[in-house]
Amino acid sequence: MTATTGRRPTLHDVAARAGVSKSLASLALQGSPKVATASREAILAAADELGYRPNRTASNLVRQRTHTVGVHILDLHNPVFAEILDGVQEGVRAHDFSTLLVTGNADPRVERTEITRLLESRVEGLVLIAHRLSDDDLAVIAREVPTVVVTWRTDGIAGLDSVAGDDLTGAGLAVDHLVGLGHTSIAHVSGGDNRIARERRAGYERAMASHGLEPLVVDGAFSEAGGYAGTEAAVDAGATALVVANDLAAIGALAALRAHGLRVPEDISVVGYDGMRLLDSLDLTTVAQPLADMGRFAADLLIERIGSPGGPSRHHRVETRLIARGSSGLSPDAGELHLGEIR
Amino acid sequence: MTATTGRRPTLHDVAARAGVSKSLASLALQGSPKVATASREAILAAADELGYRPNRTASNLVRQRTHTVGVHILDLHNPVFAEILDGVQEGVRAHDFSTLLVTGNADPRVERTEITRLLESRVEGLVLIAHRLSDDDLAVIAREVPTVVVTWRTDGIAGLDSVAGDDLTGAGLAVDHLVGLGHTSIAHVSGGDNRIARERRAGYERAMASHGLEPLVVDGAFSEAGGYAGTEAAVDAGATALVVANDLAAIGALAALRAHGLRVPEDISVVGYDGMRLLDSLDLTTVAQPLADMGRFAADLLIERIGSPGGPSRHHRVETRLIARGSSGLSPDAGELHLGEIR
DNA sequence: CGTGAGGATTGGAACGTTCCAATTCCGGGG
DNA sequence: CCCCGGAATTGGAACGTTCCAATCCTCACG
Repeated sequence: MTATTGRRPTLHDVAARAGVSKSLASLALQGSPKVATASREAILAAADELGYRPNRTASNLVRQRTHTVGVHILDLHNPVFAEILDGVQEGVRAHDFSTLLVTGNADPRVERTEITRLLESRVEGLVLIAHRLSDDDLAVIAREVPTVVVTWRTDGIAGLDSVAGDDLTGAGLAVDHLVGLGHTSIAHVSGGDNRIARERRAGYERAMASHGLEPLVVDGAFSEAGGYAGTEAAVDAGATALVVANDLAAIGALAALRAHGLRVPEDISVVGYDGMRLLDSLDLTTVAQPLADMGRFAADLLIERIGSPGGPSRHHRVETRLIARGSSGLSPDAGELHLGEIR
Repeated sequence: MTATTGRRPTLHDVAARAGVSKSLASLALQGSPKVATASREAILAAADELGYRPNRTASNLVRQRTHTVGVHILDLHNPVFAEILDGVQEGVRAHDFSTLLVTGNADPRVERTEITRLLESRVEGLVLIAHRLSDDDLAVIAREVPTVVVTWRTDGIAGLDSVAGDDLTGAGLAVDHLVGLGHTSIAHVSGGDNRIARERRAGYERAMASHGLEPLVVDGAFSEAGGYAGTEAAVDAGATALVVANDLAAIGALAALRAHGLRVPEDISVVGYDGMRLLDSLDLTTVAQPLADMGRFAADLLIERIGSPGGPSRHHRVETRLIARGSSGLSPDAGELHLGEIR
């Protein structure tokens, strides 16, 4: 099979072995119909025998196209992002693009260098599944290459599209649901100090106010540990229901409650946010976003913009809805009689 | 900032603007010390003003190096792989390599094309965090580029290293643990028909035999759904303890038990496999592998092999250990008096 | 038997870098 | 005033493709 000649076989080698010019070899390997059958077969055979592997860097260089979009994922540990990615991959593949995936592990420095690398590799578009870039950096990037941000709406940057849910009303859904179950001491375990967390918090506060209830926000983070710590504080403050900033943190909340001997939902209710598939198994109520769809929308927007650059920014807003599961139940204050009859 | 000249600025443009040759511009941008300070500054300024972005494809082509390793992940939805990836990234970054990440979403066809793309992009090494390739494909790949397989030992393929835990004894640890808690009807929810699943199953069977117990294997899969379905079958068969093929499936098992009104661990014990971080929050007993370490080992092996190709295959075996948490407790058959005093 | 059409094939430029070898520049020592 | 050495700079080849324009063949037709 493989020739053991040290150097990697090149198109030139294939052509030589098949007794044709490299131009014809190139044509044949691209499947051009203008190559005589005999030549084609000789070329294909030669390529096979040599173990020829086309060099994409050379090809990209001369073609001035890569047919590749870069995808940045904030955090690979959060399955939510994987679900969004599914949609993105499906979407771009349908248009014959492939993806180059990088992650900054939520570290802005790593994130910048990784995205820079994508740009230097001449990806034709960029999907940012959450990010920690400054608006300035974002503007620079968007000017260079079609870009869409998934997860929050990004205004005021030319040529940048976004796909996001409405976190403001989404957080409200959670509050409404809990109020409907008779809860009044509803705490919010926040997601820290970032765009999404602020938005969800604001939505929580707005909804609480609209019900005439006193808001109680405790510090948390978009992680299990954050949810755990925040939940302890909320419990100390006497909350009977928690609106947790995201699903991962909600899992941490569950752990904290178990550790303190509190039953869910009899003693305290928990609502997460994001709608990751795993939550189904965990029987957690959550505010769900159509994650894979978000990825698909992002891919569509991107491909379209790659096809015809310029044009105004578009912002796709996806539907957010509450999925009620076993982690939310009637408020314990609402009368003992109901205990234990939940779902 | 950016010139609006349509075409991307190239090194030639930078040089022209700085009034030097492209050779000197190249030198300066690489930070060579032999460039006069005045020239350097002019060049850097010109690059900045033009918004110059080096073209990595061109650079890779002429250098014949990419300083990049390809990483294939079987399934982004399983956080276990993300944890392994952390280690890989850390390991290769320490040696100034970057990573190109692809996933086949557990679809062998997609997987092949994605890995092919990596090879065509001339990655200098390959880490396969689980895969579904045939041995033949694997051999072809390993001959082309240094490769290490993480997750199971792969013998008999020249120049291919591997990093894996000992699934045979690992599954035994789970059985031993449960036997120690007084269980005798211990079922195994299998992970389907693949290398790892077979190994873990064999380990379970061997351990059961060594304790003189009757094995009971039910079909499952490495997913929540697989765990759910398998668990229902195991419950029907009257098991009081489950050794589940992996953590994801164990989460599904939990869901199935909840749905059937069974308490964990009072009525039935559950042990997972992999040791993903999430399980800590879920209070699930598991057979843990040092995931991030596995990634780091893989990176080290790979980098070393890139440095000096050839040489015999090396197989790194990592330590597997049982982490006992709240999902495993005394067998209900072991006497009523203990009920409820677990942990 | 010459001509031309059209299919098959080929040479060579180009893509944007890197880096080697060669050249220029400059000041100081003889 | 010439020469030399070293620092600074430059031209140009090379990397492996693609693709345009040009050439070569073959064969049918007049």
